[in-house]
Amino acid sequence: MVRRRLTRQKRAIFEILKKTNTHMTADEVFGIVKNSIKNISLATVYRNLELMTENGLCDEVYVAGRPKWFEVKKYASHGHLFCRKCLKLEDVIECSFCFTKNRIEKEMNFKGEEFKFLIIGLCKRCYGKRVT
Amino acid sequence: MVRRRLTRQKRAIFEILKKTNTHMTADEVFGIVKNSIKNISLATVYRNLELMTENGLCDEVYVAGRPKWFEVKKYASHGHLFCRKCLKLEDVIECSFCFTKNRIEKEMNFKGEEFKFLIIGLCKRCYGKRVT
DNA sequence: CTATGTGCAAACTATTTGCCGTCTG
DNA sequence: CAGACGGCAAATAGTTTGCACATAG
Repeated sequence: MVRRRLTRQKRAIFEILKKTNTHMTADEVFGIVKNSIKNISLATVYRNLELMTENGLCDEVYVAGRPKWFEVKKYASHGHLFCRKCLKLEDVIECSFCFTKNRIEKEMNFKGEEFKFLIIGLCKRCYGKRVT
Repeated sequence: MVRRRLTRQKRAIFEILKKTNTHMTADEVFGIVKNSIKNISLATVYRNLELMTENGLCDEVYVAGRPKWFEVKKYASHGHLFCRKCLKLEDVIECSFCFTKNRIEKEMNFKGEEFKFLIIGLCKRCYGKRVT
């Protein structure tokens, strides 16, 4: 078992993610953390976001062809809406997931650790514009 | 509007996917289609799988850090279980998704087109082995 | 015939890794 | 003061694209 150390890089990255209160990509975090730690490297941001995820502090949201998002773990269960036009991600609180997830895991004899619910389409604003 | 042509590459790729009756990666399809069309290119496989998806013939399943899977569209709604140990993907038929999806779309004023439900964890076999 | 589709090779993007010096505990 | 961590640059993997020729309709 590796004994982890709390570096200022780690602290800064986590604080940024917590303050934003939404999902951010590694690159977005990098853009902000550079203000306080001038020569921090993107690799460090990736490494720490991954560590936090492994330790259950963060969740990852992934849409094919897009950079991964990270967010501080907050709701017991929530899903996401991804607008394929403006490329924005939106949260959806949805409690029924927990039950569905638990039932599926029991039925399928699967030890679930994370679960993801994602709807891809057009958000109100983009659909209003009648985009293809 | 582009008028599409039905080439033998397209036909072969679709047939393979339909015959398998599960999700396959582009590379897996490539491995098989090469038997019948010796000098087919992986790029062609990617191009055609994408086209089929756009035309509603296929669905895509993706998990961060893994190659994308494609499958012929079959159930009205189903989700997936991904085992992080053996890296296998399993289908879950789950009808309640439709309702949840419809309700969310109405509540959030979102024009949904595709939706994905994914549980990541350990499958029966790998959990039995008490893997970390 | 003509413009869509293909094969090839090169490009691309997000992410990961190796190396080696730095700094936490 | 050992070994976890960080910075840098190079590597990686999956996928996409540009180009010139092939071919479906």
